[in-house]
Amino acid sequence: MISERNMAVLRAIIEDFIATNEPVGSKTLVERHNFGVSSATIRNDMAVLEEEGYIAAPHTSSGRIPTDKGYRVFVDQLIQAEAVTAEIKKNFAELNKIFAKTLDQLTDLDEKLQTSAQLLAKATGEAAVVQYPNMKSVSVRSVEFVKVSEARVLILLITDAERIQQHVVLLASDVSEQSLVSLKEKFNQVCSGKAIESLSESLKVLVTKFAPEQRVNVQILVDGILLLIDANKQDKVAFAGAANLVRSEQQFAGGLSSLLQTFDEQSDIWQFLNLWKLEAEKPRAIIGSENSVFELSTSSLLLSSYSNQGTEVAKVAVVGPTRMNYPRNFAAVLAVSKLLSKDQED
Amino acid sequence: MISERNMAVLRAIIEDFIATNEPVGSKTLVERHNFGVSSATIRNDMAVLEEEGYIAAPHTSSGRIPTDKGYRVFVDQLIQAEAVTAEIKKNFAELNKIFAKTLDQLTDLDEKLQTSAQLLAKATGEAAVVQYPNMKSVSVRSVEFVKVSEARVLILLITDAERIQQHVVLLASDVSEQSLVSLKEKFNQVCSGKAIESLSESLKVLVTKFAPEQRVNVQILVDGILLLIDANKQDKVAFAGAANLVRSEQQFAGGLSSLLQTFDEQSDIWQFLNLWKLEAEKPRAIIGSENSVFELSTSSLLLSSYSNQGTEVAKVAVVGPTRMNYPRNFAAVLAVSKLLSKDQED
DNA sequence: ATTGGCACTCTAGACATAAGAGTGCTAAAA
DNA sequence: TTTTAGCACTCTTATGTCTAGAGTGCCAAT
Repeated sequence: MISERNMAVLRAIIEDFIATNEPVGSKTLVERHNFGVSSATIRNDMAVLEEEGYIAAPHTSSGRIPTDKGYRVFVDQLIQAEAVTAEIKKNFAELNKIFAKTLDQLTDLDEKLQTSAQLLAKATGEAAVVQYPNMKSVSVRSVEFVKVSEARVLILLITDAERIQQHVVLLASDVSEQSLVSLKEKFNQVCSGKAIESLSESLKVLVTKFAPEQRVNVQILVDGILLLIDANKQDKVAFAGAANLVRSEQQFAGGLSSLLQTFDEQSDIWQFLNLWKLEAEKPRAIIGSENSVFELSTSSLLLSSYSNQGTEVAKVAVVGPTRMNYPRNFAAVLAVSKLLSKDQED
Repeated sequence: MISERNMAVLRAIIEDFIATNEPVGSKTLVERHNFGVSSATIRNDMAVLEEEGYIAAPHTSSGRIPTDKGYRVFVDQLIQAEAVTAEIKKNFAELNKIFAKTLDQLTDLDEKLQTSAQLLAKATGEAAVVQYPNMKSVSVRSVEFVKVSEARVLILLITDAERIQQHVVLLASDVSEQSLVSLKEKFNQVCSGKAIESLSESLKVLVTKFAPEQRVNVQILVDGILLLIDANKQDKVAFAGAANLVRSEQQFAGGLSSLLQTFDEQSDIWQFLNLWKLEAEKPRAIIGSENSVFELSTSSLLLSSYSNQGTEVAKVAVVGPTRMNYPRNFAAVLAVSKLLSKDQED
């Protein structure tokens, strides 16, 4: 029922609407694109598209705007066209180069993810979210104790993920360097190789094996390690580009403030992102009402995942109005997620 | 020239305007507060206040709104009244309790500052900024090397500030635990006690003292340390409460987006905050055009500083519309800055 | 299947009008 | 000298009316 030209018209409508943010009518459409047919014909095509639910009119006798369903086929089919894919690839290559240069210099995970989000926000002109890697299934490589000053000991938790966590505790009494080393060895007999989730049980048992006069300090160390483990379990995201959301605010009738709050307080974002399943290397778009959880009605979400040795660890996302530049943003989100992936040694 | 009642009227105008966000006229004023005089009298008072520049009329024959100068005397004099100070103290005590509970659990500096900003934003209903402590004048206590895996070494930079920084480097060749310890000792002979700024020179010299076959690895370690030092020099701030700014957006005609961008990219904020000098324990308000740097015209800034052993290290700020709740916000900014101060051991 | 033509619909802007809130001033009262 | 009532005047805001313009839908002709 849907002809070749119908689709071309749909595409033109979406492109014009993204460019102008105004309902597009049959006459302006034939003026801007040369379909080689008259406006009356286009009107017939538009009637078909409306029938099928790809476009809608805000009111009788006005131009049409794309529906979520319209954007959907735009993203799924129309963007696949050769020329656009080529453009994505070109964009991707460029962004990849710029991003890699900045990210390679960063040593800290927090900084790395925050910067990634900032780069993504800047490249897309939208808001960006980068999920922290999932640490729940990570296992401990070793625990280290470093004496910082009298009675103050720095605990390091080294896992087979990228992150090395630290926490300083104040012991009840000063401890010599040597006994700290022997403590460390005893701890590592218990911790090394264990999954982070099973650790808290083992540590509780460990305390009982020490002589009573040592237990106070051992307990302090155990508590410190447990604190670090808990921090691992916390779900976090990095967010950037709030300014861009504000700039296109008219789109988001009112809901903007509560969206920003959600990001600010980190609440629910993690679960929300995990709702959506992705294939590797395949970004996915969530358009408008397809997302029923989100506060924002006329918004789209572009998701991609990054991985570590081939297993997905977390997601990268772009948030913006449904009328965003999909080709460009797909390229950007893909570039960032690839750079965050650790599939080969670096 | 300015009578007692003049001031009472000014105060009433400001309070009403903060509450309603609408120009307040003589008639509504006498209705809401009982001055015991008629609206005509109030009109005379208002004429005086306008003469002196404390209030202004958006257009002929409309109510009056406070000017920046008006807010200034409100903050400087009118808030000093006993009753209000008591309210500040009460608020302060409450907030202090809630904040302390949350902040004490946090081990990581980043998390601590970010959470502080979030708490402050929530308590005030405005946006909040927390400056990172100034690390420039800090000196090194010691450097530690921890073997993470084959040829991978974790460098720890322990300073006499709170922060312990880490960076992992990949050595050119594997190194035994023992030789790592001896390396560490040699590094510490050079680094220990040195100011962070003078370190890069000393480290360069250090490299030349090693046997040529060791130099490759030593250089890698030195580079790692230099990276950490550079990270220290970077000026950062934690920011929270963007949603609150958006909520009161009408106030900030348009400039909001560029303000958010400034915070997002961290640019210039540091220098901006350092423009203002503060006395310890004395929060200060920067009202409207008193701040010529800021993008936001009708905004106020509440500043307080936090300290470490009595020397000021950085600032805490609240950003909001000039018509904010000053008493409440002063209490909150003071509570957070006191909690961040490390004047006694904890 | 496409097109020109035409009646019809809806929005956005221009303009006029009226109500309401508020001021400033003056002359009288306290 | 300070306060007050009264009144004319000003400006905003809401409302209603009107028109031009853009766009649609449909029909008959190609």
